[in-house]
Amino acid sequence: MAERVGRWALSQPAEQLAPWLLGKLLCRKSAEGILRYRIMETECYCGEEDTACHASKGKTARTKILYEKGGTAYIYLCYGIHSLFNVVSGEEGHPEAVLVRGVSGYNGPGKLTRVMEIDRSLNGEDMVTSDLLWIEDDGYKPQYSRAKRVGIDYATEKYRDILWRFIADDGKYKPV
DNA sequence: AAAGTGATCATG
DNA sequence: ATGATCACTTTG
Repeated sequence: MAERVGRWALSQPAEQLAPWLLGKLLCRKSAEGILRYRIMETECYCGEEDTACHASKGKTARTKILYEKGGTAYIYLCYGIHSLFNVVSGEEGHPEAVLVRGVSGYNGPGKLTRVMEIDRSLNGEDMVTSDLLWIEDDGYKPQYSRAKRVGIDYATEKYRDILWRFIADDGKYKPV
């Protein structure tokens, strides 16, 4: 039986939470009913010192959500088209987040938000208490491999090459 | 290989 | 007010 994931788990450091989230169920209440998809790929973004993290340039109107407590949803529009979904993690005041990059059946951070009807209206949602968006744990723990993060060429070398992407081995995506 | 698309943020 | 820059997807 699946249980909702609570504050304690979602307040882990992002580097720890990203692999931990693999295999968990991302749940979304929609007009048609409750959608559940298993998380298969994640990336972590860790603080202002991580030059790939949106918070690396400090707190702004957009990035202030990253400073919220663990379990807050951070959703923003990328390339004018795609909503990207992140789980804020770590302690309140420290900007860390885990980007959900793929779920069962859908690899690609923009695709999963489209099928799950996740958009910026859910930005700032607290996934510990929300009845629209939350995470469940049914005990499934896949093996996973690590890779470099995608699409962050603007980051400094140290953070470009770090293995902060986590891919469940039974996901469809094959790392290079 | 490259366009499509619009919020965001630094600049003026 | 303007313009460069994107944590992407799809099409050819």
